[in-house]
Amino acid sequence: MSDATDSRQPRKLTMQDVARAAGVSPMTVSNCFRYPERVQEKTKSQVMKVAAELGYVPNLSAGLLAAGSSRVIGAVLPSMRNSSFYRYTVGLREAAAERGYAVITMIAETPAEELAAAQTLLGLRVAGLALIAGPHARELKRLVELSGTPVVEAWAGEDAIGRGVSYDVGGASSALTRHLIAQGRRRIGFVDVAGGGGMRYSMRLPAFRREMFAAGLADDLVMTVRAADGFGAGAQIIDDFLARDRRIDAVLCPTDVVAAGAIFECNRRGLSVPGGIAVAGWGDYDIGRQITPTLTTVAPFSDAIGRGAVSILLGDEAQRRGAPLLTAFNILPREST
Amino acid sequence: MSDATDSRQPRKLTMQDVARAAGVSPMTVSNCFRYPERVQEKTKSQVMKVAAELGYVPNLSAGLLAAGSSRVIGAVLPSMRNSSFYRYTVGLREAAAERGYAVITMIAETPAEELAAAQTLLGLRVAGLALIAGPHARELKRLVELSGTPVVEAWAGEDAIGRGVSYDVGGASSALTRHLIAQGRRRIGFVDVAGGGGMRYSMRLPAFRREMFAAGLADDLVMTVRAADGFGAGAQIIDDFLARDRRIDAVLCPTDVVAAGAIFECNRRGLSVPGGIAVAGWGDYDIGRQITPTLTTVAPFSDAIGRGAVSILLGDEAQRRGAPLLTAFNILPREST
DNA sequence: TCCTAGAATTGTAGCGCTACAATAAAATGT
DNA sequence: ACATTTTATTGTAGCGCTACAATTCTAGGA
Repeated sequence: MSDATDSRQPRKLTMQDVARAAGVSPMTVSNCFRYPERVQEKTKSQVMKVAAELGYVPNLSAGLLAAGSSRVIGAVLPSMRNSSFYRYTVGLREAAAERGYAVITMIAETPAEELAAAQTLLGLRVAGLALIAGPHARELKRLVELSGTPVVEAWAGEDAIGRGVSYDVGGASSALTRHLIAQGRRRIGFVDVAGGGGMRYSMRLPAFRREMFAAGLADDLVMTVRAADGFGAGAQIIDDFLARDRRIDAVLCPTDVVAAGAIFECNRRGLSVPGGIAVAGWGDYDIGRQITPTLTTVAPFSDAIGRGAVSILLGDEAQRRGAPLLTAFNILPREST
Repeated sequence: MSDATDSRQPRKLTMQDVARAAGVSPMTVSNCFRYPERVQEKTKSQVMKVAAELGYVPNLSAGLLAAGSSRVIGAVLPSMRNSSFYRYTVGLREAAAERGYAVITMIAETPAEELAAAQTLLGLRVAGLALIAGPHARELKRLVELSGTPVVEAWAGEDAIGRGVSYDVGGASSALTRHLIAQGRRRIGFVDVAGGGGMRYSMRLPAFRREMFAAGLADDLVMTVRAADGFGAGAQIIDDFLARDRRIDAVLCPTDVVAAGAIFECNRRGLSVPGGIAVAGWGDYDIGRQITPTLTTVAPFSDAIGRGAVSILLGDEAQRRGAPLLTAFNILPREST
């Protein structure tokens, strides 16, 4: 409690102070900030000048309490360990800013942290909540739905909390698998991710299997990693695949980071990429363009996912229901395959 | 305005509702959440059970308005393009959570965006504001100081907004330069960063120069990059340094990402690292441990910087003044030098 | 059984802003 | 010049919670 006391502002500046200094009523100050078109230009200039001189910052909490609405969107991210969600957040921020909203972000690396983050953001009465597909605490869905706050789950499909926004993950997996087959690859390893990241990962393996089956190829070379955000997993799966089948000629990785790790491991083993084994990544991270060989990858339009999320959150009620909003993706063939 | 209307909660649940359902007064509900030790166990269990069943989430905005204090710290990050600030945010979150606070983050890639983010966070009346050293909008310092909100600037020194939290950047630069010299390097290139990132970068070059002077070596091989978060800069500086002096035998880079980019470029040119040219990075990113050769780097204790920031923000008034809080760093010699 | 002290619960006013309504001032029409 | 309409400004009550105060309840002692 004493901690809370210490954060009390030493000098509280309110609309009353600005009003007194500008010779108008507090309501006029409020209207200058909230409904500027209702105030005469001369009056408004005077008020805003005084406000700036005093360093007045409107209290958003009081504003949202009185107005019953907020201009802030809350986003929960599972990781910022690498650039997985960089473009997504760019899309969120730009789309929100275009509508006069701000985005506040909380990082949550476990389902329990995600639940706590959601509670904080709901407590701040954000205008909308943007989640990312992944394992959720059991109570999250209920909590969010009972709150009545608009919610989207990016990278999620039909089973999303709120509405899903994603791209055709299965379609991308199919296309990438077909690309490897078209390159002449016949013993293709698939790297799955344990614990689920929701549709980010779960739709990929079935699609891979369908394409392998359709091409009359075996689909048995599947390895699972615990997390998809570290280079180390890439090194490990090269070890594991080669122990399983020395004839393996391609690996399809869950992210560009894992793929880069796999390529580094191949380099360390003197294994030629793509001559001896092709490596494909996912996500079109920066690193994929810089390593040698440059990395073949799936490029989701992550910024479009972010924009789509905002348009759902701030759109009308009907937009918050229905089938997942799907955005585009590209297969980017590069040197590694 | 119609946008704001649509974000109105369809069903508002307040302490009144919980109180009615639990057969107590709203003040008792408030005390259960705020001062649980003031409520009898039997009463508290009943109230919390009802609250959970109803899906009640306390309105933090109303709470902070009434209490005059917040349990939320605001952090502004300049980038999440790579893992620069990952460990820093871990330190922030952990230290805040230990004291019952949450951290909300805003990403701001330009000084104007940083100013807007600071305004939003001040408007939310966060308990404290954690900035990161870099070019700031001119009005930022005044705005933050007038607000009376506790503020720290991580990676900043004596000229910090609020108090600085950092490590001895000059000391690290000296130590890394001495390491290269001790390895027998004599033509050492230094990569500076344009536009400043505050003390994150500005203390490095003078320290480099002092060490080179003290060793009787030339300090003329200095290149400047616009940003330190992309691999491409690393490739470019290898080009540029070799055009300047083919005898160059080491490069000291501003981040591990730039250093990795430089190593990739040396690989592409068939230039041996460290046989032909040593490469040192900065920041101990994941990638430094994965590439071949593994990367020599400076490891700041970024999580300690985050923890230090929180202890200042939530500490007493005296802790918010004074010399920058300095944390440790390590030089991590690896294969690249 | 009555009194006192401490614990538990509840009451009151207000935090800073704003939706909606009321009033005042300015502009337009006869 | 006066009446009416439109524009600009201001007044009121309340958003959901809580600091502080007041009241009620419970337990222990005389």
